[in-house]
Amino acid sequence: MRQIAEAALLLVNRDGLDGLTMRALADAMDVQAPVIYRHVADKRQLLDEMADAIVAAVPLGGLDDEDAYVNLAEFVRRLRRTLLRYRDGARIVGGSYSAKHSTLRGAETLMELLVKAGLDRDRALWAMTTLLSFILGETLEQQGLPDEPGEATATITASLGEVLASPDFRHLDTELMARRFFDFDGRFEFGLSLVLAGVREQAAGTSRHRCTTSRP
Amino acid sequence: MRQIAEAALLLVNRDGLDGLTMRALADAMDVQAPVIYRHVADKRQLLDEMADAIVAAVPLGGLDDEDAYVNLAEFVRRLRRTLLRYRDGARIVGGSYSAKHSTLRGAETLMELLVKAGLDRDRALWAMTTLLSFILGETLEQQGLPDEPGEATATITASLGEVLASPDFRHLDTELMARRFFDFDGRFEFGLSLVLAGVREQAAGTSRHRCTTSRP
DNA sequence: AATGTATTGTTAACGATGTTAATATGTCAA
DNA sequence: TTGACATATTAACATCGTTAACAATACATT
Repeated sequence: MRQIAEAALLLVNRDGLDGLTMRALADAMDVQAPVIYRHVADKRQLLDEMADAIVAAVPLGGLDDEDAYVNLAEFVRRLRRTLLRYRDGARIVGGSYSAKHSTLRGAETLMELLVKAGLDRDRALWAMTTLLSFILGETLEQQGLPDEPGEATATITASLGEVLASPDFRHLDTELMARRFFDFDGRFEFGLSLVLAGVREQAAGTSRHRCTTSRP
Repeated sequence: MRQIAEAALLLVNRDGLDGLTMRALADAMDVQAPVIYRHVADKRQLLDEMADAIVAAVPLGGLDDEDAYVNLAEFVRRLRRTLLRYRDGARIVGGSYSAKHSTLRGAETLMELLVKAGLDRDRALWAMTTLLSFILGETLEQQGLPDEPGEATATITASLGEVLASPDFRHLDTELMARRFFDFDGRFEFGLSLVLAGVREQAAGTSRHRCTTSRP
């Protein structure tokens, strides 16, 4: 079972998620397609297993800095880097709604770091989903681009130019897009700093946002 | 073209995105399947058009409160509410990488609100992608659940219980999940407040995060 | 060692999907 | 009336996930 998921991840790394076909996977394993169904119920379950295998590859060691926010930021970066290491990793993980062991262990780690950062468990859970949505969304967009990074900027910026030429667009232009939109590392670090600032504020208890269901 | 996209959205609202088939769509339009290809190149293009039609449904009026952050939060909520109004709206919009007119107009509005909130254009662009990733991720997860809300909590919480029973999980348990995880409105408002706190900090210039490519 | 059982494999096929080719039907200007 | 063009239909192709029917192989038990 896990071997099949590993073989599938290898195949996806070569041909992309759209190239992951039960027949192609069987080919890569030197076997006929129906054999796979001896070990896996259907493709959904295979994808769920692949998603959990990816999350299982997130390193958990270290994270013992004295500053809780350093550990938190570091773990969030590890999540992103792991997703990026697998081709279409974000699509695979994001498309899976199963709650398997590795996934929950990752969530538990994130919760622990958020609690150490000063949040109660209720707030920590919501902050966790915020961070996960952010990581997934950013990685999804990055991995959705064509493989050649130069080609992406060129093609997209060109098609953007026609629309953005209109005077209706006073805050967007192709120069800004080309310079900033495709700097995914910069985007991520900035967005992470935004969310962490919010977490800090919540931990300090100075937030304007009253947590509705918190006990009186 | 736009009529086909509208018919497709209607069909998706009834049968879900997985039920959107060229044949089913043709059926709903009282026509044979190949006719669709007279007006649309392929299914990808159809989905792109649907995505833009959804974004075009986001209301732009109002947003003239004296507090820039009130307008900003309001627009972000409108984005979410519009995605939620369409079945599988987040999957449709998130799966489209075309930059058509309505999408860019929405981005322009978001940029404008962020600039009014005190960010320069470089930071505004990155804050925009952060907000969009957040909105998309949260909505994606909400809409990925089974239709009956009660059924979702029951089934998922049950399967979660087996894993979370392990003493390894000290910060996650089924009670917390059932009470908080499925409160999507609460999750969204909380996450939004986190990001907006970060935006405020950036606008005030007191952030610890130095914007790497900002001019010296 | 012989035998029965469970596991692992193969081939063939089904139904559904996106898409195209070949062809018909209608509409309307010259 | 006739031609031309847009629009519709039917038939079919390739590919996909998946199942049925059946063959081979490994292995524990007598």
